[in-house]
Amino acid sequence: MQILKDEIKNRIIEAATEVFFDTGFIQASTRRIIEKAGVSKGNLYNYFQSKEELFYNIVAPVFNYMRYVLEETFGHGDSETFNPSEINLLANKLCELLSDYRRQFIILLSKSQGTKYEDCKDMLINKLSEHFLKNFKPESDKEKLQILMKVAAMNTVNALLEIARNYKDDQWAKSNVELLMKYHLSGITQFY
Amino acid sequence: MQILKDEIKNRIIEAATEVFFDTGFIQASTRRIIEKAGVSKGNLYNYFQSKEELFYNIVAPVFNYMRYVLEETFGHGDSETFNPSEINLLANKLCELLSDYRRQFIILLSKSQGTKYEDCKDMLINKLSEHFLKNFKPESDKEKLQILMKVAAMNTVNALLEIARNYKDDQWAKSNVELLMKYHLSGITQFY
Amino acid sequence: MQILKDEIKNRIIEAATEVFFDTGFIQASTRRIIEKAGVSKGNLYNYFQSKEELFYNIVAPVFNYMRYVLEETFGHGDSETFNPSEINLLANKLCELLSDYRRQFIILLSKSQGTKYEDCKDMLINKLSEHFLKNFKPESDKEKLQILMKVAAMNTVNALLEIARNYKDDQWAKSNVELLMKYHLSGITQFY
Amino acid sequence: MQILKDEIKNRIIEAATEVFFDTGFIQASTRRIIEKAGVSKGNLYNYFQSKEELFYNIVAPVFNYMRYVLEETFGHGDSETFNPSEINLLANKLCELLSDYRRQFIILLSKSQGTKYEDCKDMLINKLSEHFLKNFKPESDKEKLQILMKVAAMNTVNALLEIARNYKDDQWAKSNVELLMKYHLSGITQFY
DNA sequence: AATGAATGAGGCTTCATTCAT
DNA sequence: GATGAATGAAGCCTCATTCAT
Repeated sequence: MQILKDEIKNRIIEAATEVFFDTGFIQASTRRIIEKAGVSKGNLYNYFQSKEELFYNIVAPVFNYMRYVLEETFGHGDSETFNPSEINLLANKLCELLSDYRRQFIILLSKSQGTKYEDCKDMLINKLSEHFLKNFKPESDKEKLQILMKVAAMNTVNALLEIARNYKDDQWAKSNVELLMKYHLSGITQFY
Repeated sequence: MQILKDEIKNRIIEAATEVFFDTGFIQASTRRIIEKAGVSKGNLYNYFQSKEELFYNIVAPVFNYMRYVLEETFGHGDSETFNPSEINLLANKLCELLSDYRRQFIILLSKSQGTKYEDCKDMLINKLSEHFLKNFKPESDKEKLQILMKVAAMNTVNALLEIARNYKDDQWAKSNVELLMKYHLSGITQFY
Repeated sequence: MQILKDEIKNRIIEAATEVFFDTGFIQASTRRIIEKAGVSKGNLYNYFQSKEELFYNIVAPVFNYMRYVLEETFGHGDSETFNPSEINLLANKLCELLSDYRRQFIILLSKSQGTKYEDCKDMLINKLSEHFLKNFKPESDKEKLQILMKVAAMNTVNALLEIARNYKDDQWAKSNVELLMKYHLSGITQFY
Repeated sequence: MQILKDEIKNRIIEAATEVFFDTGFIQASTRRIIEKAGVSKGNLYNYFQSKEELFYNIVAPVFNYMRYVLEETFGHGDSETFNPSEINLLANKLCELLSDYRRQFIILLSKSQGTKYEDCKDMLINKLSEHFLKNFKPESDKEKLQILMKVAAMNTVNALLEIARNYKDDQWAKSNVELLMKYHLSGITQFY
């Protein structure tokens, strides 16, 4: 029975992941989810309290891992100069994440409207952006660079999303992230 | 009176633009639109067959203009070498578009889920991406560069979106697009 | 159209009053209400925001009138001795109310579980009870009389409810309220 | 084991009594009952066919005892004159009942909406009321007194309920019932 | 053309009860 | 006897669209 329960739970999660991935949280209907999962309407609620809680079950692990990685990488505000390898490290860690949770990552960052995570992508971009700015020397004209850094941060995040969308295997992802970083850094560093 | 009054039609379009811009197509409710437009529920449907058709009225001009510009710029597959100024030109044209249609542009590219344009952003990115690739010499390892070019295309599009979102005036937009191009090109050209 | 609208609204209110009266708020189903009213599901919500708001529309006038009457009658805490005619006055006012709103009165006091008025009957009883107590001389053993006064208050309220339930005409109600008061007072005054 | 374990049955009954007492029949959820009883959902239905039957198990003994007491006291229609002590006797018997079954009594009379006992309180009041009337001499104006007697009956029942709700110990209950009777009788006898 | 009342499919969720293990 | 997963009817409510006036 325990096994059965897990099997159903996984079936629901898998079905919901597909539906959330296809349509985003708001448009995802519980009907489609239960049909895909082969589960009755009522039974869904034996496993998850609500559509929203089901969503969080799918997406929270990725969110928490991401937050942890960000704090590990950027948390200590003591890096005096911009450290390119830092971002590379970050990217690699996220890259690992993708091998298991690419759809969840995509859902979290681009299909979570209507949930408490709906600003997650913006937050991520802002954090990255702020971090980029911190590394400029004081005499730099931060005013002017603000939007550029935001664009750079967006690019990074969107590139990661794109890599997630096209994910083939770990090797593939890694080499693409490296390319991305190379591209990104040569773009950004010229402004230092 | 057979002829529908333009004034009302415009009021609806303006109201709908605001609402689509604020909430996206799916979340936009006809109620909010008619309230903003000061029009009755029934009358909305004298001017537009459906919420979707109303959406297309708002967004199609931008879409068509964009397609036209793309074809003009990239359509003739005869450019033998990659031409950076080409992208610049494209960007400038889009930049002009922004001064009149920034909201519509944003809606088209990022608020059209649930409509036939929901893949528009991806299409745009793909077209740009293909074009970037075409300009590499045959001996280049296109395989490897494919995703990179996709990322480059995404960056361009997203940067334009970000500029649109923060649009202040023509001058401001232009200078930012230039910064963007500079950033973008130094990143991309290193792979040629 | 205005007339039509009012007619439907009244039909809904009448149907809902019946259903609330029969089953109480919680058990009242919107389905039964719309069937009784001959109205479509959606249309109900063109007239009332929710089942709860519909309930309040039916019951609030009675509640407000009752509160007003109570304050008028008991509000000024200056009556030094127990004044029987006071209650008589109150009863008469409520009696007037019954001629128009007997069902609403019954619903408010005994069918409002699940709404913000669910403690209304208790509040009424407590207010009455406190008022009874205030009129005893200080040397009286209030401790012992507390529950008795509560019972007396309950009796009064329940008697009114019973009169409401059996309401035939104004004359009938009035004479019964008088009987009630007579009965009530000879019971209560022996403790002074 | 064919014989159901009394211990479990009792646990269910005790839990259900609490829940019915707190929320009334309709609002009582089987989930809360089984949680309180520490019993599985399915097993509940090995002991009771339905939520309703469970309710009857709890409430029927009190109901039957009450009916028995009523018949004993009022059943033989031969008492020619109104006998105040009769009611006192009845009250005392009910008072005894309270020491063991106050919750069940309260549930039966005021939490049974949605069950076949939902009119029990009214029935009780009517029986009492009829009995009061029988004791008036024929020349009395029964017409006029009918509702008054009903009110008197209601008062009695509601007072008993209130005493049940505030029950502290047998002594307390007894003295309150006496007070109640005193109050009640001085009210009612004036009409003879 | 204009109005806004009317519709009904579909949304999410609850809950008593059944049933396979 | 015991378990708790499974069921499905019913609950309240939203919303784009239609239609009578």
